[in-house]
Amino acid sequence: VSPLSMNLSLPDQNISAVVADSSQEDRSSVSSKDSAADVGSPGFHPSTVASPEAERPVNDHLQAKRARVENIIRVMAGSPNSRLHGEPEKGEMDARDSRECREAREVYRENKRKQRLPQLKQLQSMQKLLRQLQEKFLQVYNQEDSHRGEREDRGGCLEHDNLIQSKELSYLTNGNAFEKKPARGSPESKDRTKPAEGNLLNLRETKNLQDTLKGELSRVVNECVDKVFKNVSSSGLDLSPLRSMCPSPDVQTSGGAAEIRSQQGGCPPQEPPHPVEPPSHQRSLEGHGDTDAQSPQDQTEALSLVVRKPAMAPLCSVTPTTVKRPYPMHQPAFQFNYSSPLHDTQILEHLLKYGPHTNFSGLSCLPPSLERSSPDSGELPWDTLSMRSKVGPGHLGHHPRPSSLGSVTVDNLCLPHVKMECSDLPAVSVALTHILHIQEGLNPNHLKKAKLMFFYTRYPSSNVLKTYFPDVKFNRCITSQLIKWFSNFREFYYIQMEKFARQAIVDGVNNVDNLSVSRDSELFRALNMHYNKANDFQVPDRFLEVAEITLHEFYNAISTAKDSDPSWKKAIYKVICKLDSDLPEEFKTSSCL
DNA sequence: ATGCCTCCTG
DNA sequence: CAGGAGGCAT
Repeated sequence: VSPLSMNLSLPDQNISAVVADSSQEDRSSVSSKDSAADVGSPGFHPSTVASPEAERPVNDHLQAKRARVENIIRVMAGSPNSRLHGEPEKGEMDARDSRECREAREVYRENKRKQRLPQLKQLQSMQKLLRQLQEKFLQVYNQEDSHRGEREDRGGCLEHDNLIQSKELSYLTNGNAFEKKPARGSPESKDRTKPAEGNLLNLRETKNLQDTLKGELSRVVNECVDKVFKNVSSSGLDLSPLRSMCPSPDVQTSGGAAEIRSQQGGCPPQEPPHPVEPPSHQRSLEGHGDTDAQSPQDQTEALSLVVRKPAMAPLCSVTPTTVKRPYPMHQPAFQFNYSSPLHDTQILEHLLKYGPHTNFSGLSCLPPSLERSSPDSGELPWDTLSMRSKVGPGHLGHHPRPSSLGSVTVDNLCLPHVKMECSDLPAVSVALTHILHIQEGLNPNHLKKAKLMFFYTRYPSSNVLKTYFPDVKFNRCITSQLIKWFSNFREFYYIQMEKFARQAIVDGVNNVDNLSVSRDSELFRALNMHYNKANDFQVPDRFLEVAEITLHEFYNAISTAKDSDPSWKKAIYKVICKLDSDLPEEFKTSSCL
């Protein structure tokens, strides 16, 4: 068997295990009150619109609290079932997707578009737990609410002001019709009228409120989580740094993401209609869908686990503000066992049962590292999770997004990236991000990982790929995509080799021995730029050797005029494919690459 | 018939 | 990087 024709047997993955249950359970509590929140349509004239609810007490605490909880839940736990209106459900979640994959490329494309099909059963249950967890967080938040309010009254920075304002929200009952003081400096500041004057809501205010509220709620969640973590750290839990555990967190997410184009679907980006330009600080939250929500399903999603169609995809997700911490990735990273989906549920259940003031040492499913978190982890803003708004298929990092007010949004296409940052966060974050990580399809971090793997293996078998991408649910399409990636990697690799070999000949190199590949070599720099753009990975020496051998092969072939044979490269391929190395274990268990 | 490869193209 | 074509091996 020619090593070049390794047959990657692709046993049918048990896609059928993915239950085709797209029921919208557990959404009633978060969706039933959404409709009225969307009054802000372009045609309305603010002054002419009156809210019959304007007379309701503005300090209906219970309503306010409920609304906050609901909104937080919506932000934090967007349902995987939420789908765009008009998007056909046909075939979605169907196990036959995989079976029909061979039939037509159309199906193939369809599948790619629907890589979002998650393990719904698990996700739904976990989301249920997640929602409860959010409420737990909220409780903690409320406990310290007043304290923080006093503190920030002295603060005075814009963000604090916003935060304060978020607590000054006046909920006009009926779930959605509420009024809020517009943010300082916002267009509404001038003509804003005091609630005491009995003014009725106008649409503009409602819309502004809606927008602002989204941001505020997200911030509240951030604060809430931070508080929880602070409590965790202050409760005696040993929180030693985990930094070294997580190698090479990628910072250039936009850059990295931009490398991948349309493997998630290829739908062109579209901006949701946006007739009214919101204040800039709110804009980033605007595009998340429910500005134009027509139904409960178009919720203010942030952590939605579903890849939506571009029309609903956010044009303005959060650009992560992460700290570049270049580590060689040889250090062991988080050793999550992705083959045990129940772990997520266990983590959440633990959190719900015992609250955040407990440690996780009793959780056997948690890696030991989870018992050691950074002592200052409580200070870490939720934003450091580098969560980005999920982007639609065509959005994969093409557009760097303006930083927003720390909205808790997640790019579910880059969840491994989230995990990369997770080492700095306590178990809760890890658990949550881990949950969100469960998804199908390949994301930019898989691509990055694949590129790094290329330093070891140029011709990985399908089994190797399956072994080293344990968080990927393989099917024919995914496998093909991964194989195609490596094919592309090889292509670039060999092109470079040929180019530099020919250049060497042109340059008058007359002996192969004068041709070496070191880390200073131009050739290596070109390769490293391609496979390790962030340069945060210590390329193994063996790769340099293989590269040198390859270069020599090309040099010899060209210098002996073998390149006149149309298939002259095949002999070289045959040599190179035997030079694959074993992959480090870290690749197998870690997505923290 | 199926799957993977390279090559070419966008 | 993805698609498609053509080639080759199973």
